[in-house]
Amino acid sequence: MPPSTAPRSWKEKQRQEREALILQAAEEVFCEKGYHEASIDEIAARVGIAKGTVYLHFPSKEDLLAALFRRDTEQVIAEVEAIAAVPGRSAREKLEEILHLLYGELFKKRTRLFYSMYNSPEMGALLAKKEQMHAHWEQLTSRLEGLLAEGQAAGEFNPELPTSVMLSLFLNLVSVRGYERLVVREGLAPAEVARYLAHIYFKGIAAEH
Amino acid sequence: MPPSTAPRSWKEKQRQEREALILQAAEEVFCEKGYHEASIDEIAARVGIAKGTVYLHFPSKEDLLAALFRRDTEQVIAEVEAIAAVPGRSAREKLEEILHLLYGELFKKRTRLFYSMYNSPEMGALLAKKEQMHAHWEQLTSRLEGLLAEGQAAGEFNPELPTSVMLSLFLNLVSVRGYERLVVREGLAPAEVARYLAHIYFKGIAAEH
Amino acid sequence: MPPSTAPRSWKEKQRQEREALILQAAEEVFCEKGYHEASIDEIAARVGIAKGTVYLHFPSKEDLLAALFRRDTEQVIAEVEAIAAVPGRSAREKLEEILHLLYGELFKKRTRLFYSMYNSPEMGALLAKKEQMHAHWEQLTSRLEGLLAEGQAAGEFNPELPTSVMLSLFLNLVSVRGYERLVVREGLAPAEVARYLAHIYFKGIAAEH
Amino acid sequence: MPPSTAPRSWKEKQRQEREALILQAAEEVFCEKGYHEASIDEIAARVGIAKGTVYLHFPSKEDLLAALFRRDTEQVIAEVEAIAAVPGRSAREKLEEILHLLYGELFKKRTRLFYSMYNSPEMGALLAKKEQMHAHWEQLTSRLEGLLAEGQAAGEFNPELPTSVMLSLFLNLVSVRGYERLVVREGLAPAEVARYLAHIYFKGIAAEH
DNA sequence: CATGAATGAGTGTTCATTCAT
DNA sequence: TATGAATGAACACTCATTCAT
Repeated sequence: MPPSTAPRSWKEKQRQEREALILQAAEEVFCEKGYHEASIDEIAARVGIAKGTVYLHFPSKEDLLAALFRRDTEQVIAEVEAIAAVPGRSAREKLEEILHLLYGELFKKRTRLFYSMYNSPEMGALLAKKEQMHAHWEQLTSRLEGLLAEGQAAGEFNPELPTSVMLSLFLNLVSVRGYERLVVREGLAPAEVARYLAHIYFKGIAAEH
Repeated sequence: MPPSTAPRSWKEKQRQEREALILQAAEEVFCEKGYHEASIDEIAARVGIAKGTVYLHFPSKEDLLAALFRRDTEQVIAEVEAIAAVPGRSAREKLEEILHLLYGELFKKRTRLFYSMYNSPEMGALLAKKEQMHAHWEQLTSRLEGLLAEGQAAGEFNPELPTSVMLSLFLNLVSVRGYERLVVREGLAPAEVARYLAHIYFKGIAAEH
Repeated sequence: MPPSTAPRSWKEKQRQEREALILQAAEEVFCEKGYHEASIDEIAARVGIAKGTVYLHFPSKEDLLAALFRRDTEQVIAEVEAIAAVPGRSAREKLEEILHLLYGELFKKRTRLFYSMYNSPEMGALLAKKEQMHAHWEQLTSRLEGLLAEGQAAGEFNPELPTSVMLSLFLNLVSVRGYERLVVREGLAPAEVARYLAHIYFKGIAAEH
Repeated sequence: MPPSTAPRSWKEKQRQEREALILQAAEEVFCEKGYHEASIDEIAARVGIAKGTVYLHFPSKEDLLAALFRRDTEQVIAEVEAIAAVPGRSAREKLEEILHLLYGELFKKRTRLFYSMYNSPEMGALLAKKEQMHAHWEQLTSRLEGLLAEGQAAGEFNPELPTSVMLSLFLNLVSVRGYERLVVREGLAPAEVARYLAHIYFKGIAAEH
């Protein structure tokens, strides 16, 4: 009997699965309509449960969004950690892979809402209120900042650039409008776009020879 | 006595001033709370007028936002055109100045809402509905794309990069979260940030020697 | 200088003409849209004057309606009186002519709104509030009741029928829906309809032989 | 245990009762104040429920009115059909009973609003929009017209009178103002009034001997 | 007098949240 | 635990009425 990770029972498992389904539906609806236009009713309907049931899992609409944010951030963090943990690769190689990750399949499923939410003024209040969200985001960004600093220390990246500026720009390489313009409208492959962006970015921050 | 450009006199002047005040207040509130959380009541209260008066100038909340978008885009377009029209400067120099413009004083006053709105999923519907908004935005982006193509043709920028990718990244150099992180939180000067970003960006897209 | 009936001057004449124009427009709009859907703005626009000007003539929307009611009732009363005053005709002949009057050209111009208003529950409050309106209406109905009583006394009409019942039915011979059904939809001539209605009504109330 | 006619149990029953209560209150308020002056708030208050609850049953104020209209028309139709279906009675006898029905107890409960609405110009738009309402009304009138034609064919009624004229007048025998004048103000018994009206009407349309 | 900009109370409607079943 | 009916606060929008010009 594995003590902590395993659910207390079958009930608990059911519960988590349902929670995942709700988050899934919520992501879809938030993505399609935005936070305010999305209604709990529609989310519940997509899962096939009653509205009240959503409230058994998430105490409010805000918390539902926060949970979504948390889930997505944690997944991204996990993947980033995995990439960062691989030994024998340069910071640039790691960051490049992370960029491909963010811009690739993941973008469709996780990062899109996430990014568009993060830029919306409507989320300002939320981010301020939910300390948790901010903390998660900081965990991710500080990990990335660590990689950038690592690259600078290793002589890969220009040491005169403030790491925070490099970080900020790295985060902005991925954007919803950019994705729409380049991938959806112009038909470029995500991987291709990511390659171009990486090319520009890493050339831009490369150490002066 | 200017016959046609001048408003029909005092009444018209009053009207335009009032309209500007409403747009000003709307910008503030939309910026602080986002479109949905902003209420016409609050906007009116900040101007010190009655709710109904807002509707004498803008037929709906949506139209108010569109007018704001229009006003801001037009101002940015005007400034961009002015910069682009100066002869004897390279595309890079022009774009660099535009970046400083976008990141400088203007950012606080005009571009902030604008950028954050543009990234919000909630605006999707609006942008689709208000053809006008889309058209204005396209006018701006195509002007920038022109400058980038010009730089490529002149051998300044890497001709192998798709112009649209360069454009997309140029637009993403400026971001609300970036501004908050670097300027508000870390205390960097906007001009300094703009200089770093320009350095990275233009080095990144520079023609291979 | 004629003392009372004549307007004090040219100004007064202008005033009355304008008032008539407003009533005219109000009648049209009330007729088309009903009291609540009609807006002072539209009425003013049809006259070609400003909204505020309407209030120089009528202190409120309610009063405007009351004035309209008064104007129409007075005109109908005048015509009814004229018909009733002609000597040498039976009560039936007089009432028949009144019916033709109400159902004919007049219906289009004056009585329509009037009738539909009178049946609307929305007018209940108004009628209660504006004593004047009630008084005018009573003047008209009592005149008609007088003719009916006269006919009964003369042996033309069945004396066993309560005069008020005869009156009530006489008033209901004319109706907006009836007009619409018979004249507008089925294409019968108003005079023809009036003739049929008169035939039925007067045969129905005729004295038993 | 009736399988299909019975509601899905207690819940459904509750629902229908609540719906009936809302319709009841709506009828009262619409009757007293007319459509526009009636507010959903007041209707809800009279039922003792929250405003939002009304919207769980009727999607809009307009639909609430339409449902009311439908309920009333259907009830009248049902009663009319029942009367018309009885064999061995003349058309006149049937129509006379229908008249008593419309003028009697039913008038207070169902037909009053109905009649006054139908004559109001404000309802024009509604009737045009809600096809359903028009259809119901037509069903009722065509049933009555059928009885009138039947009477003509049987030699009871004057065959030279257009059936539509007879129908129109039959409908106008009942009226809100007439009821108020004769029953409320003059204290006549509804049945008595109906008897008088029937006397006049059927004598008026009787076949010439 | 005429104007029409300004007002602000009033209303239909939505929807996150609660709670009795 | 799941349900979904009920709630009620919130908000966009309208329009009769007023009043400074």
